[in-house]
Amino acid sequence: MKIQLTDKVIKRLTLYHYILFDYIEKNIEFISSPQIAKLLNIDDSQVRKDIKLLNNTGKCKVGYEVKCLKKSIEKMLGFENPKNAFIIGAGNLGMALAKYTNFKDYGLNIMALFDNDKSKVDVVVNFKKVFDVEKLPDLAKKLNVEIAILTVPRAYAQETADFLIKSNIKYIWNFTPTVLKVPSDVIVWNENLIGNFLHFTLNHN
Amino acid sequence: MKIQLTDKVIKRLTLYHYILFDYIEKNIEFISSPQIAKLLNIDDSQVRKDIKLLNNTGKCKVGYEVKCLKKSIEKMLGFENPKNAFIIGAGNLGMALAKYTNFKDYGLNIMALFDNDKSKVDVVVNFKKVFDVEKLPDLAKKLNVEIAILTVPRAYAQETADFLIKSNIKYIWNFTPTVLKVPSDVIVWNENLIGNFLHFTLNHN
DNA sequence: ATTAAATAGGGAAATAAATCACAATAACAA
DNA sequence: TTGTTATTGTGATTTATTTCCCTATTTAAT
Repeated sequence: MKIQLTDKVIKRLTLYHYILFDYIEKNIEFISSPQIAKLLNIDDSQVRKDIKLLNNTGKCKVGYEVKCLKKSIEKMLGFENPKNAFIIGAGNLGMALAKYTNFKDYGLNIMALFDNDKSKVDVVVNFKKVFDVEKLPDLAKKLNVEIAILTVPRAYAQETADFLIKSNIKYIWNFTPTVLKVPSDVIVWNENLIGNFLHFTLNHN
Repeated sequence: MKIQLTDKVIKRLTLYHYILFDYIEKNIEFISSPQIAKLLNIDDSQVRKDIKLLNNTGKCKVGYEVKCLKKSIEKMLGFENPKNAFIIGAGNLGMALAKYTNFKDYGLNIMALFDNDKSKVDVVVNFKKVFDVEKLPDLAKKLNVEIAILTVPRAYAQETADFLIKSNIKYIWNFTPTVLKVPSDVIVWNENLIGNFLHFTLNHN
């Protein structure tokens, strides 16, 4: 049975990962839950409970082994078996995401970009090529890609999604400001930069 | 007294906003909570409770007035009194965010970009100029900017944050994969694209 | 050895969030 | 006019999440 990680837990785990990365750079071997908690302004028992989910065990009076803890987060979050993905829409955001080299370290492998603008086709960005969108169904099958990152203009979002679904895409990471209509076997995650931004301005003043 | 909107409520409200935008485009005057709920795969009473927070009232058997509801979401989320912000780091992501014209509609006004790379200084992107980062303290004061969007490379994140804080920046929207150390009167929101992505691949298969 | 300090681990209590259930209401059709 | 139906608004319930508190363990200092 697989443990269901909630989005809050996942977010905290990635933040712990940032911290552990830092500790490794500084050659620090152990880290305690109060240390992590203080950096993130959260409760230390929260940290311990999250770590418990990883089946990682700590040492009293010492804390957790940094390298080991980092590894178990990576394991739990699936950084070790990366997933292939396409970016649909080679505009500003699509291009910026393609250049985001870090994705690979976090288990996301961008294989290619797609656009219907012929002037963008064949452009290469960060070793990833932009293809004509009509090549997508074929390449999705060939490269075994089920994840699409949708960065087309709002007006084309739904029709592009329909096309992706026909091409057997099962996961859509939706950066467009639209609520997509999809069949029940397709998963959409609405990325919502503005929503996140609002949280932080609205709740503090 | 101000109602504290949690991040979940805010996220849902922005999604409702997307839907309402769509309904207005289609010239539909009313929308019901079950309609919204169905599009988002959530409970309809949830939708009604969220709308309740806006002090917006609906009509039995008909639903909510689309235009009015959209307006009250905009009011509640502060789209009407935009906040000024700087982007620090005119790299891929910083540039992409600067080109994101939509921000303005959602209450976020990008005033300028900053970089320490002289070759980027004076570049203009989407009517926003890139300045040398040493001009920041002065411009922040002059333009009354308290919000910084941090898109510098990971290695410079903390020192840049320190500099921002000295320049009286109070809100840092942190796109770097780092946990920043800041004094208690400075608010950090860690944007975490990968975390969001993970949520959607980990929990569905 | 003995003691003091710090920490993990785990159960209980408190909070927050989502869901359910239903009365009240207004539109509409017969 | 009257019954039917879809919908709102809301209190009650359930579920999830976080915080609090206590105990046992380990290390380091005396």
